[in-house]
Amino acid sequence: MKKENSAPTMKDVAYEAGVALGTVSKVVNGLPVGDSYRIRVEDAIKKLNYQVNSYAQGLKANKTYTVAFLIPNTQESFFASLTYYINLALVKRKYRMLLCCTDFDLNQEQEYVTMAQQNKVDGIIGLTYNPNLVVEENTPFVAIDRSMGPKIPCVASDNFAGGQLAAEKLADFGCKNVAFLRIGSSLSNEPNKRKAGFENGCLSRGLNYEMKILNDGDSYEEFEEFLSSHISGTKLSFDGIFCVTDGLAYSILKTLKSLGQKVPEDVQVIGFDGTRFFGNKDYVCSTIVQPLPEIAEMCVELLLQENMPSKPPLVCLPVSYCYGGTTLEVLSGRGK
Amino acid sequence: MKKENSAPTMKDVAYEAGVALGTVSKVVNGLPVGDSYRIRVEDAIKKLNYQVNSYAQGLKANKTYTVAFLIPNTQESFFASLTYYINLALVKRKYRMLLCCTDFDLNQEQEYVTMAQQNKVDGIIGLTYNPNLVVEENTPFVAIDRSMGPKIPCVASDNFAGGQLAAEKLADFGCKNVAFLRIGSSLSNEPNKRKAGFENGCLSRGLNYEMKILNDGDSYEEFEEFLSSHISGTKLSFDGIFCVTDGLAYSILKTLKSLGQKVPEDVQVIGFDGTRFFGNKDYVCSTIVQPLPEIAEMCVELLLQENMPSKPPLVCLPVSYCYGGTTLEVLSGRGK
DNA sequence: TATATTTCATATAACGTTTCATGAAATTTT
DNA sequence: AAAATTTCATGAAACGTTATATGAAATATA
Repeated sequence: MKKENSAPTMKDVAYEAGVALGTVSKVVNGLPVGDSYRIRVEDAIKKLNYQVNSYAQGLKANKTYTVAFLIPNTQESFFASLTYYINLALVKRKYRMLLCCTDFDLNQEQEYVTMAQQNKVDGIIGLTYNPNLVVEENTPFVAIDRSMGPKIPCVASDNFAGGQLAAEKLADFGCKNVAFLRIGSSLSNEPNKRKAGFENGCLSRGLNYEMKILNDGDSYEEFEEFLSSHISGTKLSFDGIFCVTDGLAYSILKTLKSLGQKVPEDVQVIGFDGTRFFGNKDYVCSTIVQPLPEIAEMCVELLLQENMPSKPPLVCLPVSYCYGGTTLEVLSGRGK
Repeated sequence: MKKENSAPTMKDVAYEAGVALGTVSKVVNGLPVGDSYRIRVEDAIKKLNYQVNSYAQGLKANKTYTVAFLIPNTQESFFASLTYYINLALVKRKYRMLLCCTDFDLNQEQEYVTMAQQNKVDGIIGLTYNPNLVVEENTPFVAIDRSMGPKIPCVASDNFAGGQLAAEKLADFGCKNVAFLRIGSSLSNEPNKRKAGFENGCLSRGLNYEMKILNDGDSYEEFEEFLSSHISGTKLSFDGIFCVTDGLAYSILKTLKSLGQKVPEDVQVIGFDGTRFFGNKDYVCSTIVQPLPEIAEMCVELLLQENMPSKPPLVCLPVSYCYGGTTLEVLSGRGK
């Protein structure tokens, strides 16, 4: 007799169907069972509305089908999208995400890694900022945008190519004197290569360029001063600006407006990330788009792949340029 | 002897410390144990780096410390923030979130509810759009922004007061002829009250108002036509617009620009939600701010509260107005 | 000192699965 | 038709916890 007031178990199903416990387990897991048995079990499952207890499964299999995802927050557009696609990729494989928001806090990152291990997650995907993060050997870990040593694979956009592409596009669109703006803080490792790529692109296309890179403590006002100091009369000496993220570009666009500069007529702006707001089809600015769905798929793939002979230390995925209203598109080849 | 290659268990700790299994359990759970025993166990835990298996705990307690969160996606700003705060409130109580993105899809909502039950979550918090969603009686459920019957509590902003506040603010800032714009689709139930509140506010403050409400199939272009048709010469007949969400306001601002209307000089705009981009301190537009941290806390509170005699059918939380550059603030009282 | 009481570590039985050795029934072979 | 083989449902053990009954040691009472 089934206990009152509690979810039915395999035992209840077995009793109802008049078969053994193991037979129910086989049916539930799609293992071969005689047809007459299968039907009786399936009927009993329906009748009792039985649902497997995945925690008992997890205990037995020593597997939780849960992956911890470490991310500063889910509010900034880039993080929000990444969260969405990582979750999608996990769900597709019957895994689920344990969301761990670290708020850029180094201690929280470490706490969450430890907690993730306590909860016996099957692995961790992390976009972290703590260079000294300690990850147990036995916990599979995939890093995003940050190399964490030879044993931990890292997935990132091709940041170097992205920087280069930004320079090339600005050159294509007629720029001669360009600037690279970067906020230092939360951007180390892979995204750093945007700078090197941009420099490389400027050199190969003969662009004059200047860089303004803020350090951790610096305030945004330094950008305003930097831009103001490059105005003679009413004219800004730059005709193109590459911002290290769309978020920065969004702020710079406001600043340019307050400085009386028209975008894109006076100065063109390219950002990085591929941000759109409110499910809008338009980008926030002309931008180098990161392939988030592919990044997410790759992270999950690398994490869950069982027998990978040698995990690649770094996977670079291709970026692309997209128009977003802040550049002077050359209309060659389209429209006419 | 401990098995190779697998995480240590309480048994291993007990052997190491030379005590019984139950004693280890007590130490782990902070139950009274003699000091000499406690010390030996604590040392063994440290030595073996033991970590409790929460899935075994869950199996035993028939409790998972997991809550499913149903949300269309985590990309749109409002959803992203809500996800952040709900997760925060859950983590604070040692719970974790199972993130379920439904993409506004009615079938997915139902699938996730069923799946959530399979995974034996302790409850569900849901921002859903399917009026026929079937939720098992025994699964605690808290709805956001949508009443789902008398047995399921609903948490929402005070949408009526918000609409009213928008009208009052527009009146305060000198508007005479205002419009209410709404996209029909994904906005039923609670957020509907924004319209009624706005009407009420307009009436009590003597504002002329018009409404343009799109239905599910309608395209955004209808708003453009609506606004165009209210322009005589170069002058828009509205001097204030209340948009049902910041997302709509964001689009309308672009449209107004393309129609040659200056915001806020020619026409003032107020949105709803309190959206900020990129962790920026500025709001996207002047807006009625939803109290997301409080909404999240309330949802989690209601969900996890064990012995609530009668769950309230609807909890309304107060909204506030915030300046975001698209209104003509009356500077009374500040600055001078 | 002998008995009654308290204290507290121990050992065991669950929780709901999966897996594997067991053996009965059905089939094939001689 | 008897023996050898295959098929396949069965039932018990195990996964890592928690909770409860047990009884030995220590303390308090007479």
